[in-house]
Amino acid sequence: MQKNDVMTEVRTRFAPSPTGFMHIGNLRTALYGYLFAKKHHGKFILRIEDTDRERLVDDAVEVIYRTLRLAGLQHDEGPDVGGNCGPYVQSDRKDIYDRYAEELINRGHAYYCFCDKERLDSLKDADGNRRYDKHCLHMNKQEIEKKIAANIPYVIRQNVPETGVTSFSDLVYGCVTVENKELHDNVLVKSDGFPTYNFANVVDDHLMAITHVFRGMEYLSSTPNYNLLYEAFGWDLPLYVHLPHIMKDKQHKLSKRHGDANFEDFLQKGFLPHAILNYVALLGWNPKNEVEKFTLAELVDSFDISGISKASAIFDEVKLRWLNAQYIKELPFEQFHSLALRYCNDTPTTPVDRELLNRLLQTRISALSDIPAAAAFLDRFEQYDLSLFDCKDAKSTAATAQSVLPSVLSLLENINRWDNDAIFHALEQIAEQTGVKKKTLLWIVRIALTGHVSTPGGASEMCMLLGKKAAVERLKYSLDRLNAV
RNA sequence: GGCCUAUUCGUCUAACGGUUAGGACGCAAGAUUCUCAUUCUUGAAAUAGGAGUUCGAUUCUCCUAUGGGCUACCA
Repeated sequence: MQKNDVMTEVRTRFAPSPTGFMHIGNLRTALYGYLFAKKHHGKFILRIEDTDRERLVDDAVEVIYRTLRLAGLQHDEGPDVGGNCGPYVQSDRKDIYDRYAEELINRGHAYYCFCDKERLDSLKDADGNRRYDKHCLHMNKQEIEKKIAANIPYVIRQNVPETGVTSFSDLVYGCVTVENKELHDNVLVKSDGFPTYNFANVVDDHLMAITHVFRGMEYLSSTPNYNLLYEAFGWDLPLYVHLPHIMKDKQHKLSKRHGDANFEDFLQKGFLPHAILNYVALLGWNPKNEVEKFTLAELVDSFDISGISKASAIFDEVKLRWLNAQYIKELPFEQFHSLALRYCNDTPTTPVDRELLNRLLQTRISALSDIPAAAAFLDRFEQYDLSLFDCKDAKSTAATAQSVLPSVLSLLENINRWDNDAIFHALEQIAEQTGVKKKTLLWIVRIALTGHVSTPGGASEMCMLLGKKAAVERLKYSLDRLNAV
């Protein structure tokens, strides 16, 4: 019996393990849970799943809080904000799991298992796989007590029925049916006394009244095990929303190790938090229209489980860059300016009008990390390749550059107002006088000024950025080089 | 190996039995522009393969292939 979502308040949860960075896939899981809860005026809960004591990483919980905060996904209940279903950290709930494990044992749905590693290994088949043989299931009470008293390590295992089938309906994948004989007697409580995910998620989701379980599809095939547990307790099943994976390429999931799969790395690369969130929202979900840019509120409004796709999606940083560029362009200049300054205050090292530079940059970069390269010409100019003057599109050659640059030089040296319009018009005049096309002349001046094909602005703007002295020096240098050939 | 699951342009996806298979990123070509960039227009580009069901299959069923997941005292 699955819960009826119209009867109860929607409650979703994000339940990460504090094992390090916040993976982009985790972020999406959190996002979908958040969107769904908010869309239905329900609650979004944060629960920390720290039952694997060996994988704990210092500060990982802080990373989770920080990520959620930056992404704007505020949880309504959680370790830091409280709530009626606490504690929200699994390691603080040990006595709760103990109690429910005992109940399960009393009902015959779980049992003590004292098998050691050697015996477990001996159960492996040729392929190295193993299915526990319920060896300890029928141990009598005295024997169990004796072993416990003798301090023999034990685990508590789920007692899965050997016949029948378990099926459930997933809101994304539809009906899933598994034969019980395929299921394993999973460990519910480890020998260190902590529960496994297999047990804790069931107990907690029930106790925290979670109505919709959003999680990665890696849990799809173990969900029957969990359902058997709900059934054993006599609890209603939550509704399941298993999510397809986000991949690095066709073969590999986005890997934690690669260094490009976590939220903070993307921030480091100069992506805006909301751009990342917006992009990730669209990976595996479509809003049923052709809108691609959403505020968080708009996402809440548009979100619907029916738009979630079943197939995994490959993360495409190129498209993320495009979206990020859209968001960067929309930023009020002051905000972009301070972001850009904060992002790289040491590049360029050449003194330059940072405000002007950033104004030019804002419409031309797609991530903050593009700034150093885009501004590199300010610091490094010498020895650029003279073939840059040859451009078919601009109808420019090194020879035309050589012939036209002297007049540009003398004009700029003697110009009385050093401002963009004045410079631009002066350059236009030269084009007229020399009979060189405007586009050609501007190309030549820009190259002679920067030594780069791609610059954060046109010829006159580069003059403004460099200032009269540097501009004239650079033109002289370029002309000398052309003459030397 | 067993079980679960997926498969539309290079990528993200739309079309939930009838469309010239649509959009977006990227790519290419052209146009506009105050030069770079932007912007605009156009173009190339896909239903994994094979059987069925049907008047008609991207869509439903089965098989095959391929990908992913699970098969842990990790989650």
